[in-house]
Amino acid sequence: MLDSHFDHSVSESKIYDRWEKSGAFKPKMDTEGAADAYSIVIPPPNVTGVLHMGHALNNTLQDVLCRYQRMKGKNVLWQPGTDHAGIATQMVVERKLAAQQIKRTDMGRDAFVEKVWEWKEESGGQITNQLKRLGASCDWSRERFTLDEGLSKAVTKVFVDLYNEGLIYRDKRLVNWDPKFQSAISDLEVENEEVNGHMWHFKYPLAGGETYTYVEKDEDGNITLEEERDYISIATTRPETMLGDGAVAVYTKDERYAPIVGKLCEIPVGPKEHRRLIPIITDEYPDPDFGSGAVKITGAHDPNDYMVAQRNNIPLYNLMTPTAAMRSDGLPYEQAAARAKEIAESGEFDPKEIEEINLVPDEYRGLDRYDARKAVVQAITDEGLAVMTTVTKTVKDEDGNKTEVEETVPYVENKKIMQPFGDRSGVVIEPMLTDQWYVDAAKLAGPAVDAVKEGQTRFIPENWSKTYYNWMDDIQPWCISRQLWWGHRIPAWFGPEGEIFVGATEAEARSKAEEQLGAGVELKQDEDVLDTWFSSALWPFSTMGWPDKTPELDKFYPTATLVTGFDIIFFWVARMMMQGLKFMDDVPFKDVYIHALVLDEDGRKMSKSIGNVIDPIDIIEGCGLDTLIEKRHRDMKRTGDDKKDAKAEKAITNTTKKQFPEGIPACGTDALRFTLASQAAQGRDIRLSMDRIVGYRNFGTKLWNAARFCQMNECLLWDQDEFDPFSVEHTLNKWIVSETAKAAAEVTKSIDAFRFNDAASAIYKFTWNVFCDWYLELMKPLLNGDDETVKAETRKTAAWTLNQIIHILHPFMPFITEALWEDQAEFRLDKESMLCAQSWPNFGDQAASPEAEEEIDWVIKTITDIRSGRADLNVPAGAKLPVTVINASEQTKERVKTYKGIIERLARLEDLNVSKSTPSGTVSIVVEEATFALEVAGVIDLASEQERLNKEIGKLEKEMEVIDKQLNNENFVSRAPEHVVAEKKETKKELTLGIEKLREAQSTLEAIFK
RNA sequence: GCGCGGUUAGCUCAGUGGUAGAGCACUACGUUGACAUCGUAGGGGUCACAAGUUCGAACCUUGUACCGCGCACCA
Repeated sequence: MLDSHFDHSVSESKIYDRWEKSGAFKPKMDTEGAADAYSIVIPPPNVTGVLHMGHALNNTLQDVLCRYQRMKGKNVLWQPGTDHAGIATQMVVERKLAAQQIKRTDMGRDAFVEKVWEWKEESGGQITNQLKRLGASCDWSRERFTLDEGLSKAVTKVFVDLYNEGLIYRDKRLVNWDPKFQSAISDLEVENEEVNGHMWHFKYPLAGGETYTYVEKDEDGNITLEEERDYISIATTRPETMLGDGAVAVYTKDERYAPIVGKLCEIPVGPKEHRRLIPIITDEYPDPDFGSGAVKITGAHDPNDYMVAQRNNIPLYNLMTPTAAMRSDGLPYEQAAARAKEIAESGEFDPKEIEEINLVPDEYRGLDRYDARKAVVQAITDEGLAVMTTVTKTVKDEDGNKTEVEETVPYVENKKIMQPFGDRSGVVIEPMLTDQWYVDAAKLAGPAVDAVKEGQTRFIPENWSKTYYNWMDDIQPWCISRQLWWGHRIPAWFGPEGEIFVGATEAEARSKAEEQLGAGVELKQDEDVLDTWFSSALWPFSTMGWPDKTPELDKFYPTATLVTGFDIIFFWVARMMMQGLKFMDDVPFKDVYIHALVLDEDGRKMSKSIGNVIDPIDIIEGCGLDTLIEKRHRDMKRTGDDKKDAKAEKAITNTTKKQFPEGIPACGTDALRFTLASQAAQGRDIRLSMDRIVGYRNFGTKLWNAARFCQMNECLLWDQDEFDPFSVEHTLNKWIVSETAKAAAEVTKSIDAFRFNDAASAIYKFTWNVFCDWYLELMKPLLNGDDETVKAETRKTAAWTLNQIIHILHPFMPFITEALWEDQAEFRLDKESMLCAQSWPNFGDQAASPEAEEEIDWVIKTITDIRSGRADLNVPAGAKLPVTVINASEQTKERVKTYKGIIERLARLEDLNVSKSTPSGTVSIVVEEATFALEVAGVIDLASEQERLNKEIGKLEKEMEVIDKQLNNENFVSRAPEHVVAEKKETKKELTLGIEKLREAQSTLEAIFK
């Protein structure tokens, strides 16, 4: 006998173990010509990762697909694993070492990498265990890690091959430099954020004290300002970069500055006697309507300036160190500035030499970039070269009297500016000129775009392909080198003069080098490692053993479906497409299902700093309010400022209390999964609602109790039984078989179309609103009756239906359904069999029974209408009313006879009989052509019965009005499709009949009370 | 600025041209031997707004407003 509830806390892990032990999640590799393959590679979570709601959704959907396909008989591979997450992992381990006062640089590369591996073995991959708790049916025996030997071999081969083809190259360009990690990062790892900034305005004096007439005109050409100037006005948000200016640029056709183009001006910083002179040039880039229309060009520290500098052969002076402090190497400022002056005057220079020149004045050397900014602003202002403005200030004297004074202050605009941040480090990214490795992504993108255009790979929902195209069409070279220690070391070696030799091994590189440079040449391997995404891009085939030819690749590549979030389209999907097509000559997946973001109930992103993160495990296990608050405080990002942190903690406490006044109730994995699936409507984000999760937990309990009821009533199906659901006799049983087939078809159709929400809702409705609410209720009178044949058939049918339900529900709620399957083990020949390995229900048309559906629909409608009438009349729920059916057709008479017991029981009636005349003292419930006359005990409340009848009539009349309007419309009748018009006419007939019956009832009622 | 999405019941959301739906919440009644994590019945919506297409629009078109989210931006 089943308990009254499913205890997920006890059962889930046991069930998971059985699944895994049975090998049910392993694809079959041996049998020749085995079933069709279906494969999914997991989007590898970071090895540092901890399960969050996004993972929960992502993996629930993958698991639904995999379990479903497995049940459909496909040979399923769900390939799991993690990636090595270069920056994140290195950060975690560095932080750990820092706690012991150890620095990475002190211990050296090899020792550090060893430490990271140690950490990985101990604490890495926590997330894989959490995925198991989610029920993920991955083949864990095939788990891979991007730094595994085989996958590393793939990475090396891809690098070498692309290099040899010229698709990977080394280049000095402006990169996004993360000063915290002291590494380059790719464009995608930079988040641009709007912050409060300032814009300063400075005067760059013309060389030799020259002057010119500065003229401003309005739209009509009238002069609005005319003055003699000995300077050009420049605006900047980053004054510290002035030190590296190579030019001032104005718009090509800007008349205001035409007189001084080609002349030199002075950068107003640094020792006066060594002021640097830079040329005033023209370029298309400056916007004459913005600011003064003149832009300083710092090619080595700004992407736009970089392009201007490239076009105009302006030197790129680097000012900063890898930590974004001002450089302190090289010659003293005096000499550096002197050389820069020569360059400015001659316009001739050697880029190599430029690298060496440090133009940071001695007093700023070694300063952090922000300290340098302050110092520069101060110095310029002190010298009177800041553009000034007048402000009115209110000052108080000693007695508190206020007076207004005018003051001249530097003109500094408060301004929202876009600033780049490292997505991992959170620090401001510094554009820096460095040597890095690049993939020529544009060349690889072509085939990847075509594959989507031609439909070899399909995005679901389709509109994401637009996002994919947008990015691909404007793709930039992909910077793949990282100045880290944790990752795939770049297989490139440098000769004494920086010659580059790329090879799969050092020996290979060496032989190339020696061919060119002679035996015994000294080689040094590149210190850098590759971007983690470089290895992830190979995931769909590297996990299957590529570059070797393996049976896995044969069977499972290309994979069937990739399930992922839209935020990863660029990072991963696009790059897998490029590499897959390049190296496997085929797309990596046929379908890309892009799912939504999981937000909190108020539609906000879950964020540790807001403190609204919900841990999937907490939903599964439950979590008390205090623990939850504690956890959220712990995860909060701390500023180090105690006051601020305390305030943030309090905010989090309040949010949490509001969200979960009583903590999170334990709901189990199935409820969480079902919620996520049922909310996974295409093209819409998921606001996670606790109420819904609880609702789906209740759904599990409902199913559990239905099973319990079946068990109590000996609704059992033995393997040996030769039960054929399609030849049942009783209409009720025919009906439920027909409904079951419909539900199964609906769920199948929906999963195939990636409409997870529709699939979930179909099985939910069938289980609860059809099977539990009606079939089980309608069958009770049959089980209490004395027709043994009917009883036996009904028991088998109930057991069969329940069995179908757990099959269909299994992909969504794997644990509770498996538990119910297990409970039936004694009736099976194979006691060890598991639901996850059973076949997916597919009945075709043989189960359909329209007659049974019509008949049972009538029964349901009859019961519902009578119940409704009783409630309107406030008939006590327990009271059993005698009832007479009048005006019944032959068919209705027959049905009344057949379902007498059922209707009596469910509508709380007695003595259901058919008559020609209305007995006195009754109220009338109209069901189609017939009227059910209920004998209400005692005196009928005339008023309430009149009210009820009026309400009923009103309802029908309102509908009638709408239909009449349509049917009286010539256009409708002549233009609408025939079947629609016919339907309306039919409805009108029914409505007319209904109203007629109700009016009859009214007059009968009045007659009684006369 | 460009692109994508959203706006439907108190809340969370379904709904691809033919009488507006679900769950939760709410109201009333109810322990009838599967289930109170339940049952029965009920109340509640000008489908953001405007115009258009259509016999007919929540749905198609155009525009407006507001809210998200990407991408690119101006020194």
